[in-house]
Amino acid sequence: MLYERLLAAYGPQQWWPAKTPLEVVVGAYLTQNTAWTSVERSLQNLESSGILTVDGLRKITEEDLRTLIRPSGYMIRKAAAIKALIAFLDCAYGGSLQQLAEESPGTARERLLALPGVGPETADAILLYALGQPAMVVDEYLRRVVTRHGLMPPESKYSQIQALAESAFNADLPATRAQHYNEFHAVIVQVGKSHCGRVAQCESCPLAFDLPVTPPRSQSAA
DNA sequence: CGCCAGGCCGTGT
DNA sequence: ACACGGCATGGC
Repeated sequence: MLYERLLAAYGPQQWWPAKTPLEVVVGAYLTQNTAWTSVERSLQNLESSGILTVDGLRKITEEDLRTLIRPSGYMIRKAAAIKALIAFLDCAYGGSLQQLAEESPGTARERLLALPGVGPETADAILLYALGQPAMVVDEYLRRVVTRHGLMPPESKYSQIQALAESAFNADLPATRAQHYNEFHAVIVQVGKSHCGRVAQCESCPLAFDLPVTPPRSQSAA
């Protein structure tokens, strides 16, 4: 299957470029419809100002937060959303992402989705990459891979594509699923970014994503 | 200069 | 329920 080939070809990425779970979460907010290079700038601003902590984000004014995240766009919405998250953590989890991670995956997802600025992809990215829970992340890249190969109709919804992607890992032990979801999404993003340089240009490329750039080896455990 | 980026939300049908 | 436009900024 395509999934196994991609995983075998690109290998483990041990992905999401961040040092701390909180940095993952902030990056997940900032990267919404935004180029990652722009997100890096905002994260750098936050780090330089010592704001990349729960306490830092708690104490900074929303206005100042907007200025720091300006490079990644939507600064008014995103600053408000990040502030709302911190307030939520303070209110329900003692300001600790770790305590949120102790909730069952379903409960944590439901709580995250109730927050402003958190939709299904952001929620699943937080669950998977910050909280270590097995949530399949469906982004624009995966949607295009799936629909372009005719695996699902173009009008498929998030949950449909997510179910299909998860089904590729049904044979996994539950304890290993988070790790495989992690690598799978990482690979999808790598392919999406590297193939044809820009994703949009792949629309006219029938072979887009058909073949791994690196020759596939033997089937992986996934 | 115009299009795009690892979405989400409010509004109108 | 679902399509559709707006949101902000920087890169190419």
